[in-house]
Amino acid sequence: MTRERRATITDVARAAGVATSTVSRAFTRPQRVNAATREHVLRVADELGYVPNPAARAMGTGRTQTLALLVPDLTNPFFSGIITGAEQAAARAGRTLVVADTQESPEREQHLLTSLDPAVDGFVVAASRLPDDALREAAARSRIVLLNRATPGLPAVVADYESGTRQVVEHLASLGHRELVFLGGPVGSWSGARRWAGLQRACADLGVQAVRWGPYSPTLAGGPGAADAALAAGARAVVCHNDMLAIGVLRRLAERGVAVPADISVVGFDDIFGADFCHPPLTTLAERTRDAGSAAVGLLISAETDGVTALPTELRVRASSGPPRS
Amino acid sequence: MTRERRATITDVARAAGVATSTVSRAFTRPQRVNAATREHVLRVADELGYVPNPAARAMGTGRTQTLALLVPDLTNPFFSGIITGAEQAAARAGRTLVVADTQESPEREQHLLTSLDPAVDGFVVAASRLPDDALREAAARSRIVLLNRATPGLPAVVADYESGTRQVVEHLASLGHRELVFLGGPVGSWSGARRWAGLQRACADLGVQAVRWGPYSPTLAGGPGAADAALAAGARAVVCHNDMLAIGVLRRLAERGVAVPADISVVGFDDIFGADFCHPPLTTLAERTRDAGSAAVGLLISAETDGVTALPTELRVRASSGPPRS
DNA sequence: GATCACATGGCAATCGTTTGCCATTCGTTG
DNA sequence: CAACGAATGGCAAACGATTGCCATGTGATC
Repeated sequence: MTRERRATITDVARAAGVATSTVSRAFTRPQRVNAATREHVLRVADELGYVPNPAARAMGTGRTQTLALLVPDLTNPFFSGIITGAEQAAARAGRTLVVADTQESPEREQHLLTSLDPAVDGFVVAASRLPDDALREAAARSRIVLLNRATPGLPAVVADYESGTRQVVEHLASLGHRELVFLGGPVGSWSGARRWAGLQRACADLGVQAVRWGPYSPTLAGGPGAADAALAAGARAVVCHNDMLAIGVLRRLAERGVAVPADISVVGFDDIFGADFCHPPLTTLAERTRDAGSAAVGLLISAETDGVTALPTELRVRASSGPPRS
Repeated sequence: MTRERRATITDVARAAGVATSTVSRAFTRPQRVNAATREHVLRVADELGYVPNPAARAMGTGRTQTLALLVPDLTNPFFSGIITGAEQAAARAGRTLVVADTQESPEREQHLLTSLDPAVDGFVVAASRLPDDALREAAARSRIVLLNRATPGLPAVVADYESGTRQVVEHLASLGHRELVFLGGPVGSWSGARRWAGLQRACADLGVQAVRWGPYSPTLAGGPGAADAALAAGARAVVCHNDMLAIGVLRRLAERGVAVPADISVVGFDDIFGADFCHPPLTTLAERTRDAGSAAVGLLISAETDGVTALPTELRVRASSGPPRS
């Protein structure tokens, strides 16, 4: 299959009887050319099926009109919302979105940050596993916006865990719970630390005992271990690092014949796809992942260089939480 | 924040005391330079933090080392697996993956196909909504691999629905069902047509009555309408266009107090995330979405120009299907 | 009618890399 | 020892767009 050569700006210029500079300006600087000329050029370009070559454009201007999104785990539905939001915001702004999976590996994250650097105008790094100084160093080279992670000096979009965890604790307390177990995720997780810190503060204020266990893998597979531990200790309310873990816990509890929420209440974080139709439907703190993704891209495009944007969270109360059976 | 200028090939050449051509060859044509020279150049490049500029590279060679993946709906978890598989395969081959959402719109799909064209080496188009001739026309310009859609003359990766639908019908028949209702998705859906065609053939062979209803939206939101219709007609076994719809149906049935599978069996397609923990867990025909994504990228890279790759499917029997209550 | 400002279009340099072609060096071979 | 070919490195011309600067033409102003 022989592919037709793509029309270049030179072809258009020749066909339209103008200089390439005029063609270029007809596209990128509408005011700079006569309206009639411009229209003529655009028509000719259209006839020839001319599409500006972004690589060539990037060479001169240094901007690629491309943004990168780095996520630790593409298979985690939590990040689907982020991808969607980011892609929408990018498309709306006429940018192209590159998506890469760091596979929870700091090395891979570091590598992508440097190898992709000349190819993109900036990065949204979601749930970065990199130490602060590595991030700052990368930010000296490229524009970076963090998502669900904050580092002084870098712009970031995060969920409002302070308010969110309070909602969680208030909810459990209102049901009559006086103690809760936090089933924690990976030790290095920034959002995990925020969640736990927020829970502790809220618990202190509301007279609830809180203990943290773990770490557990923040996946369905982490569920059994976490559930068994909670059961062994006689917990009546558990708050899980995220919904993946919570759903894994739910499954294990069902397997072991434990009634939810009568015997034990389960609460998650994120409100991922499926949280409303697992069994029982999961009470969880919803993050606005789409908004987070698009907000991060927005900051990137507006060239924000600092400041933390906190997005509201909302507790979605479903059937997995209830008063403890006395 | 002032960003440091990136090192270029010229900087490396100067620092290493060689010509830029030698630096270039040290990277891209290892045999072409003396081993010692090469090592020296690479070391200097590393010290300077040199990363080749892909835009500049693309200018000369015409290849961007970038692949695009077009999906109709990023929020559908079915495509998450495809994205993951595609991204992995691309990363493994040293390619960058651009992801774009066509939002089920043929126009947007068409637009992306042309506007992204000079930016990428090829496209994986998943579940294309475009007519055959539009696809062929696009394929005259760019390299294209179809996914879950086939068009004569274009390479494609599809699920083996022939075998898959047979498994579905055999399963239902073995439970004692003699009739089934197919709750169809969008009229233009290629995979929907395949599924229905396969079901019909299998039903004919196995003495099962099959009728098709719809179209319904292939989303959770399509569930209520589809479920109500099935109920009204007294269906005892429904096969849904995909899992999203099936889960929507399941929810609606639960709402209306219908017992699954005693009163009605529900089967889906895809085995998306959540299909195993919805209530009851969904019997569904699993597609290997990761494999599909990576196979498609593989075909793109190997410059395949034709032929259909059929990926095996596997029926996952769960609790949503059972013998009809007599 | 001369002057001037402004609108418009063209020329050519530039961005960073690849690559065809040529020059040099060096080891072989007859 | 002359001749030759292989290995290696450099020169310079692309690639396709953008953009600073200049030339020309036009209408307004005094």
